[in-house]
Amino acid sequence: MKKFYITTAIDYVNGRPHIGHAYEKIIADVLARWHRIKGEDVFFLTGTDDNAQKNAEAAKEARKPIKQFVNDNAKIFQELCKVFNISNDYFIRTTEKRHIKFSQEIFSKSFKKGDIYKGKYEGYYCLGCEAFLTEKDLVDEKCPEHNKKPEWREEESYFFKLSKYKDKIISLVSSKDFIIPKDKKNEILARLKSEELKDLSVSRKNTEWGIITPIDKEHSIYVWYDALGNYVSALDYPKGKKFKKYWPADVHVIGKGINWFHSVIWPAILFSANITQPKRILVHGYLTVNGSKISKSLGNSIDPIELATKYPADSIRYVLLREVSLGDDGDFSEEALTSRHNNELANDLGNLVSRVLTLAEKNFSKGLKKSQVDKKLFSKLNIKKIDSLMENFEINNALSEVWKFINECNKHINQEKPWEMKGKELEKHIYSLLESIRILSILLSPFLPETSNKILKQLNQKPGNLKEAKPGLVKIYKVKKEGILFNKIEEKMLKPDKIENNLDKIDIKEFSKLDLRVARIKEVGDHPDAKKLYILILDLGKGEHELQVVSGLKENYKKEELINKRVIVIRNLKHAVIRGIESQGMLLAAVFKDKVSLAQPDKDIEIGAKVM
RNA sequence: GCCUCUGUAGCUUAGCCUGGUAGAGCGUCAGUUUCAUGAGCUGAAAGUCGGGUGUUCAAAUCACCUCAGAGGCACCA
Repeated sequence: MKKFYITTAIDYVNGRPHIGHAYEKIIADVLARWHRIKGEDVFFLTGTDDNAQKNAEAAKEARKPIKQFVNDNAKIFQELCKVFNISNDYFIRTTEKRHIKFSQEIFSKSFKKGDIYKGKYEGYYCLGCEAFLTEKDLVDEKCPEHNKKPEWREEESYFFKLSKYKDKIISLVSSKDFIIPKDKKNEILARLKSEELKDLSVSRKNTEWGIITPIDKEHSIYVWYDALGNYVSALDYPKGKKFKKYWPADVHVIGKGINWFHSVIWPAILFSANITQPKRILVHGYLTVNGSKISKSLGNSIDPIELATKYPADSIRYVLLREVSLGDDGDFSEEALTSRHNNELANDLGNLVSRVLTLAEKNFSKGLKKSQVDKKLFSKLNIKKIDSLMENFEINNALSEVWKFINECNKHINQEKPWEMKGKELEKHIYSLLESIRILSILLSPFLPETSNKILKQLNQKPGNLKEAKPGLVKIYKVKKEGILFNKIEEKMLKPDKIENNLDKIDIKEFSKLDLRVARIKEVGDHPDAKKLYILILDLGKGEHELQVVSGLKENYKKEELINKRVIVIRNLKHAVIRGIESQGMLLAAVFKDKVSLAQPDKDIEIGAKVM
């Protein structure tokens, strides 16, 4: 049996996961599941990097014991896997004994070989950061974060002779399909060829967290040197059954930021330790949220676990896989999610299943025996093409190919009008349609596992593999329609309140009653029942509730002009209902005839700041 | 600073390597259907292919310049 070993990067546990973590796991999961339905023996690994110094720092900040902090956070990452139906076969943590043992083993192996030697690390050391800075980090010779001049420090360190393996690495990276996509390969190759490979510092002195080097108790192994090894230690190198069966890895799925580590440093470590090289490094891009980078300071990082309480996991999986082309950066927005969920999942797929099941139930309540197969319909399904797209990691295109067939099915029903048919013709058409839904459930199972199961249950069929994705296999269908696959996501409609109009002249006391705040426009949506109105969701800063405001800006501002704009809002305005939608505040704007111009703070200032 | 990538209809994007009338999805508009989830189907409008110069009989596609955005530059998983 063909084996398939796939991994994700292991995550730092210095905080909660963001949507990017979910994205990487979903990609790997789809590939793993695809290879499973192809009948391969799959091992899918993900996990956490517990030993990173960053974790220790974050624990300090949270004032928790490091070990507890790391354990708690690792649990959240495991929960993330559960929530998104990630089918990993194992979840490794680098604090596991066998991993620690492995890290130390390859460290001493390389040391004995002479690939690791003791040396001195010199550089600018910032006391505030407790870290070495490169000259590029410095602004006016100062650490930009602490505004202090760093001191020149020398520290004992162990170094790894990366340069020794330069030629081998170049030839590995040059080999076809080692790094996918191509441009990421070229990037690495260009750097390898143009730059000198410096030896790498692979240890840190006197740290309280991390794996102690086997040759010097004062030093601990630097994070990535230990972390990369998880791909091997999880298989019980060197004698474990799993290692013998699954190594080398077929695919390491990673984000573009850590390509150098996986394409250059990891191979060097393996060369030094005499371990076979992995077959492929699959580099994915980064996700942005509503068009901007994920960052804590922007406050736009989405908690995927929370997100999954709001939307079905399958819908989130779908939009990430369908929207983003692997290797490129992609954008995630709830707007895109809603649109894809409603159009493609609910309308195209959900409705197809629903209409076919109704036809089958109405006409064949006692069951439908195997009948002729409609060749014309199945000529529109190209499974080979879908498979080859998956093999090329073009997940979005594979999904689009599946959807082509879904659309063909809908078209087919409209053209053939089975509800007007009788007898054998009717049997043939309904049987063929049920078969196409069954085949779809197989093809979709890697992408939408929950949905796939729901379809199968209604068809009264068991999960199948790719070989079974051909028509004419089921001898009798006894279907049972059970509710809807995807409920539409509707815009929030809130309950009415009283509208109030006020005032003439006011004094300062009255004015000071106004609670004016700087807010950030977080989301912009169309009012379902008004041409000139937007529904805005305003972010009022940390710890504050968001406000929904209906505002007549449509003729003056495009959505993208508004998103992320800082505006001034009256926060304590009585809530009003504007054409059926509650408005919980009001934006300040200058108005002249048709012209509208939003009032804004003139300089950069915190969201939530009071305006007076 | 050096390097890489991206810029195509209102939005998301295919095509660029291997030059030859710009394809698609969403949205919009119109028509049509009732088996089905305010679903389906058919069709239409909509693009100076960031800007400029050049190569060529011919450029979204090749070269050079320029503008805008994103990313990498080694201890950042």
